[in-house]
Amino acid sequence: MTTPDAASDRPEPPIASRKEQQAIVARDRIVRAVIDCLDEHGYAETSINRIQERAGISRGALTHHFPSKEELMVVTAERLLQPTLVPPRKGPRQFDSAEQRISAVEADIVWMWERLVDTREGRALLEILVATRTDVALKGRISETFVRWNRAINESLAANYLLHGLAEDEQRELWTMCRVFLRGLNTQSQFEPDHHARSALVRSFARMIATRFV
Amino acid sequence: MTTPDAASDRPEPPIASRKEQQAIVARDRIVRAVIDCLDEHGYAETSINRIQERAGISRGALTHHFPSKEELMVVTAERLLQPTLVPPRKGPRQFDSAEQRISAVEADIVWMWERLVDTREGRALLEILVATRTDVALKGRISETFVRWNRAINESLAANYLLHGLAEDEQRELWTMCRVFLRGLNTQSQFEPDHHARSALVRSFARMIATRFV
DNA sequence: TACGATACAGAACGAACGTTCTGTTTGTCT
DNA sequence: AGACAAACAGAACGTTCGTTCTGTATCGTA
Repeated sequence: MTTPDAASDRPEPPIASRKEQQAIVARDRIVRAVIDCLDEHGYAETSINRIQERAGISRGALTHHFPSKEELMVVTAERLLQPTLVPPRKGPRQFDSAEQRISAVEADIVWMWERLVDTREGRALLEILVATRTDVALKGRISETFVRWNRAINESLAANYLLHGLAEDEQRELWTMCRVFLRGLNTQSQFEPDHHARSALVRSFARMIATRFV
Repeated sequence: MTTPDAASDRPEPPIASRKEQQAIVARDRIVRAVIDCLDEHGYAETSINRIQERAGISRGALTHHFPSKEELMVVTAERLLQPTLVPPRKGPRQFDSAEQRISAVEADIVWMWERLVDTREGRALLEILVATRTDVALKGRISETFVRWNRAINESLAANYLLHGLAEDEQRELWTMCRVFLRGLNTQSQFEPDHHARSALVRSFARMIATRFV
């Protein structure tokens, strides 16, 4: 908060000292525990006690690294948004045929579902997302992060495809639809417990929307 | 729970006595308060105290009508699923042209968003939905209700359109996609705070998917 | 080597949670 | 009229919550 951090002239390579490494490891264990707890028990039941037990550390260590629960959730949310989540490029992104492009988009959407949304991290993020809607303190801390992430992800997705003939804002809109759909699907398990049925729905949706990428 | 209710021969019109009416009104006020609290404060912060204050009744009255919080959530969830949520038929559902049918579906999707999902009730349902994922006790009580509702809603939506040339299971799939998308959009407000932008996204999505209804 | 900061440990805090309990009032039914 | 059950009121329960605190060990540095 008060760290200047503005490009100071001293080079200062980020070599972590033993103590710093220790802290990093501890913080990592804690955030990992938060994600697991959010996934398994939900936001309401993710208490300090549970996190502490899950991380296998003492109450004092936890409060030392994260003085408040809000801080804990903010850091966890930032961690969850970190791998900015663009499917890995496996082949050329300059496509020869429309069919190639369509099936590439299709595969990427399935990849997003399996690797990003239908995961511990995806479900944990949903918990935080829903909680943030009504928690004004949390909202004040991380809403800007969410908004910035949303902008960045659309840019990088569009840049990943090099589509001509489709306006950029239309591309952004389509990718946004994908994310909204996949996030919604994470709550569909109550209505459709069959995991395969939901996977099938992802594929159908992917096939449908992929054809819109001109 | 123990009311037989099976078509008994005695006519017995459901005339509620004064006391029964009193109870109905009270329960209604309470459930209403739960929905409001869920919308405004989220599941984690919807406490007995808050509900009681919001409903303007005593602690005793609340526990009398709903002996546990779980009971309260179950009844509220059932209430939220009650208006089985098919857009009102304004005109003929036998369409002359494809354009007519497309724009009818389009309008219905927008109607669902505005009247069912982007509402107090829609947001309250999302809160319960997310909480149910991890609350095993709650899940045991209402998951079956969710599954049954999901089946019923698809049937009634399909019946509302009388589409030939499109397999019924394909129709169900399309409508399911709509619901999943709209539910996901309820969590999009963190990423896209602009309400108009989200409305525009609904319209775009509706336009896209409506064309799939052959 | 000594000093200070950081990492950790755990007790103690008041507040809030959901539930249970004992009363009091008020309709309903014979 | 009288008995009974339902509607309501509110105190009290033990538990758990997140935070604050005092104390100890360890590491970096002057």
